[in-house]
Amino acid sequence: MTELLKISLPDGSVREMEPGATPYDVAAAIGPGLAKAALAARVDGEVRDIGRPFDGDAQLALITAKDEEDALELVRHDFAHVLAEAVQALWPGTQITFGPATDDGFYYDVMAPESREPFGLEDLPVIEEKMREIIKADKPLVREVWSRDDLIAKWQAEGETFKAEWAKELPEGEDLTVYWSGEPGSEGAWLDMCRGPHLASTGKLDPQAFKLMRTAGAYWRGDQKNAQLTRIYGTAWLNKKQLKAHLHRLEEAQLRDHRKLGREMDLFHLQEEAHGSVFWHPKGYRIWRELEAYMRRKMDGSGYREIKTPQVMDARQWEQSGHWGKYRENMFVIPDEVPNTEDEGDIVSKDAEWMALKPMNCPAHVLVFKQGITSYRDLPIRLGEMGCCHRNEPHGALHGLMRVRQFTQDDAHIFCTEEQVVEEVQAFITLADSVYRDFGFDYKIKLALRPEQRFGSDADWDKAEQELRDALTANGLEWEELPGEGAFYAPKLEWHLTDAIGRTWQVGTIQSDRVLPDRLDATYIGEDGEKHRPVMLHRAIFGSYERFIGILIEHFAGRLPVWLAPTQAVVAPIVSDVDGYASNVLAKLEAAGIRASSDLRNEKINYKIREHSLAKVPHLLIVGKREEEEGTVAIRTLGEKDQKVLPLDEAIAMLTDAASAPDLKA
RNA sequence: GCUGCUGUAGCUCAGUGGUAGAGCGCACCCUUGGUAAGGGUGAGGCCGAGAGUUCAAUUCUCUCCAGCAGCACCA
Repeated sequence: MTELLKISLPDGSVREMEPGATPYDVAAAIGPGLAKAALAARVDGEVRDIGRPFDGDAQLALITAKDEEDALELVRHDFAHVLAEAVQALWPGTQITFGPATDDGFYYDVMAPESREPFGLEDLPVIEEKMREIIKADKPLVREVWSRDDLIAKWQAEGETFKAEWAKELPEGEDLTVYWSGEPGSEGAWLDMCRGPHLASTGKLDPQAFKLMRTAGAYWRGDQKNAQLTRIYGTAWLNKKQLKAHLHRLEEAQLRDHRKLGREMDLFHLQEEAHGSVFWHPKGYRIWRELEAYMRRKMDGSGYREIKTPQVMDARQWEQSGHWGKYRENMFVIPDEVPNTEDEGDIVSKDAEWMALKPMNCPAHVLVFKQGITSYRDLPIRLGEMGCCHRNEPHGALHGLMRVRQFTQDDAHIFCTEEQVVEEVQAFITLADSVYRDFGFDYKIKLALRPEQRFGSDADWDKAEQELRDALTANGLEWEELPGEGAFYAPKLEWHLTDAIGRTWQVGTIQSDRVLPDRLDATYIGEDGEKHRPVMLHRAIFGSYERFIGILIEHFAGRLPVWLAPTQAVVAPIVSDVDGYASNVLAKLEAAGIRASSDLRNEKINYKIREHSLAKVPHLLIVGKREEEEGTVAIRTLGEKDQKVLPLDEAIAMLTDAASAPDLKA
């Protein structure tokens, strides 16, 4: 009599199954609906094929489309295999290599047969059609374990040199898993070497839920010494609706692109000679100044004191802070000597002393903290700085305002005692929340835990991570934990904003750091008269002005809230006879503190309305003879069809109210 | 930094082995028009930088730079 397997389910129940049973059998035993919906299984925490028998007693969680993250990864990986199968079916002789899931889909690297050109855009529709055929054929995906040598022999026999090379590098004697698409060995069955897991059959994929997007060159194993392959990218989702939403999001994102809007709205520009650094135009810098004024009010009102620290410091200082060792590849270093101005010889001597532009403000803030002697009675000390930092970012990472090499943070460092950490973090969580609310953003909080490479003792890390959890719990918030994602000196809380089209952006952060105060020997005098180490909280809410403005532009599609709009109102006369009245209206608006201009050009009113609407001016004040006679203005608000005719005084009161910053509203 | 693509007027783009074109914008003229483009005329370009092939290169080749998309990395 064989012993039954004990399979524990997430609800705590235990099911007894015959040996050889699979997760599918469990699903079927629970109900036919679940059996149909189950895509794969999490067995003792590991994602596995739904049809793979249990090894013994196990914890089981069935994965369905509702477990979106797992489901998407599985589905995308399967699409990658279907892609490879389709390409080989269409062009026999194509070599396959490798094809993983990506953030929004999948890709597969293939080598076109010698008889044809590398695959290009024009091939994609044909491949898509073939993929749909394979999906509709509902071919079972069958896992088998092969010996390494058998597999190498197979790949060599089929001329799959890349696969053979790969298999050879895996440990000798090891068994490898392969997946058949179709009954093993049957006509039309296709085989790939793959760790898995996979869905039960190709028919589990939605043939309407993917789209091949583009091709790109890629070298075998990412090394340009190797053969050049074609990488075919696709996007893939659980169903057609998700795919459509994704494609729509891409289109929307293009319309909202802050680089395009920034140019059209004359906010800023970028150019080669200073790539990665922003030239702010008057209108763009107006947004910046409004944000800065807003943030200063917030910080002044929350016990912060603003400082300004040097842009360039000696390398010795960066050595001591640890940046020279851990962060130098991201820093701009500067020789500390008079450059040679002769035509002959090097500009800088070989034994030059080095300085560096600051990539972060924290060391300088510790230096300010260290001036004089600090008593525990003085803590917490919150030092803020609109700190301009330079980071030598990889060129490929640069992206408009979102990723630049010179940026300004709304930075601050809170120096406090061990006992004060949780309440300071709590206060920051509240402050950050009030800011994001003022801009209308929803957000998610993530807790990034200790990375492999780190400074400091495990005991300190335990403590630091727990403090952040305690603060979140005390504020009644939910969060997601990201193991291994913390900074090398501290765990961090991250605020991820969700914008109007569902994208997320990391902006704010707070990190509790015991390393830097130690390295730079920061101390305070405690109640006991002895020296103690303060804890240092690094924190920012906007993150950087550059990125935050980029996010705002995209979130609002350029239609910034009135208080941030560079031009809040334009006065447009219909006929030149009322230019004088228009100028009077403008003067009154300006006197009321509204950022306004007038458009006295010799153009028709339709033309002016179109132009200023496209420029996203929130209010147009249109005046003709009627308005002049009555002392009124016709207000047209951006995004609304109707206009309101108001007496000038009322109009100004209305605009003033609309233009007040959210923290200053009554 | 890696891979692919791109670089022509302020912007969006067409084009050619014999040094260039459109639309929008801009300037000027006509038009004074009531809620998203009135008409005409004109100015404007070292065709990203360097090298090579060629009688001749913006066009072909190579190198570099920058941009774009992805990857890796991040505020």
